[in-house]
Amino acid sequence: MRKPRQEMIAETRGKLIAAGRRAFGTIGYAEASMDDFTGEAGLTRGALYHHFGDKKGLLQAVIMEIDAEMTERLNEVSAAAPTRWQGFVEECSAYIEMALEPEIRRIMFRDGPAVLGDISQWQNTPGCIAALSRSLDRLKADGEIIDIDTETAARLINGASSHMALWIANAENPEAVSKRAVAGFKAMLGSLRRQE
Amino acid sequence: MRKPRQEMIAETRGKLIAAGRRAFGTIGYAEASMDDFTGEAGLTRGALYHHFGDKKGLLQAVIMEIDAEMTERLNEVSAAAPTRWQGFVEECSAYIEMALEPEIRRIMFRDGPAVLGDISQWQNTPGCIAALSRSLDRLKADGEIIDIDTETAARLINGASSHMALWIANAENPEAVSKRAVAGFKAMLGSLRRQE
DNA sequence: AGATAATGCATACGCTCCGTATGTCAATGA
DNA sequence: TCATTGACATACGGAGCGTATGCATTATCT
Repeated sequence: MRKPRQEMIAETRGKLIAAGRRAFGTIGYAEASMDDFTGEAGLTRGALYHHFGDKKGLLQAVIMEIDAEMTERLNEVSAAAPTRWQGFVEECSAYIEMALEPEIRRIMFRDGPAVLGDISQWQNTPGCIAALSRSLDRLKADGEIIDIDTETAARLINGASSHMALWIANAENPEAVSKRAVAGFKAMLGSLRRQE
Repeated sequence: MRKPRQEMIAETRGKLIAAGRRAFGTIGYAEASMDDFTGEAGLTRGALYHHFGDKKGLLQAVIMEIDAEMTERLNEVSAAAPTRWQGFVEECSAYIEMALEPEIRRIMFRDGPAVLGDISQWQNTPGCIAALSRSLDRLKADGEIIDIDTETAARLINGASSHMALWIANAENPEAVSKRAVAGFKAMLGSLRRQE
């Protein structure tokens, strides 16, 4: 073996994150036993404490990983659209849709904020909000939207969409509710547009 | 003593709810030891399990109590305003301000949803959202706002304001952030108004 | 009114889980 | 090659939760 050392370490970290992510995303943070999911990864709690300090540390690592993926996806979506405004709307819709995925909803919108406090705060603004902010900045520079503080708008959208997602996901008939939610949400977005 | 029976029972329930509310609102649900706060109330976990089934049951009771208080306050605020639109804006502002109170923020916006799932769902729409919905309904009937689904709008406002509150509460300089947040929020509200 | 059933609540027990302290083995570096 | 560091496992103690049980007081029945 050439340089197995660093590889093994990284592999262990990856296994722990993956195992924790699966457990947190399904049964939830509080119900996830560290002994259980480390054991499923062929490890023990010793490795977890060594790498992440404690259970919260692992959750934070999981969140950063998911946040990076979300940022990437949001950027792709907005880049693919023909116009900036359209890209922005698509981006917001994608944000709602992502919040409908059980893993993201559970970890990023439920357990994360509850355990670590406001996720959008404990780091210098995580990627997924920054992505929305950037899109708004570009629109503002183009004069396409009203004069509004972009970070505030991004957080408004973040809060509104996450609640829309919760609403949809917990509804008896998600499709019908989804129509209402997206329609109302787009109405709100439309109001940001400069009207002449 | 006349009819101490029912009174004593109600008093026990009240003590448990009060003790749980204080513990949940300060150190948080997860950190609150049932032995501790029942003991502070001069009771034991036995009483808690008897009345509420488990820790979640008590949290639910606490939430219902707080929700009722919030509803009452929101109704008062909107009733006191000179016009309906003004009352609505005041009501929304009051909602944000309430979400800034540590107890409400912690229990209603952080631990509650995390532990019980979407609070605005597990009952047939709790009071504080219903209050917003009613205000919107009246405005719509008066033709003051655009044609939008009122429940959706209420939930959008709920989500946005709770995130605004989180943002403000966790900021280094809450006053400055509060200005930005409220300004942006009112801009969003203003967009609901029918423009002619 | 006395006996019995039921209820409100406390006590006792076992279990799971977490955090830390300790141990062990492999890899690195002089 | 030997000492040291780091990665990870094992071992132990404690806390918290849920349930089963016990006890006292009140309600119900005849």
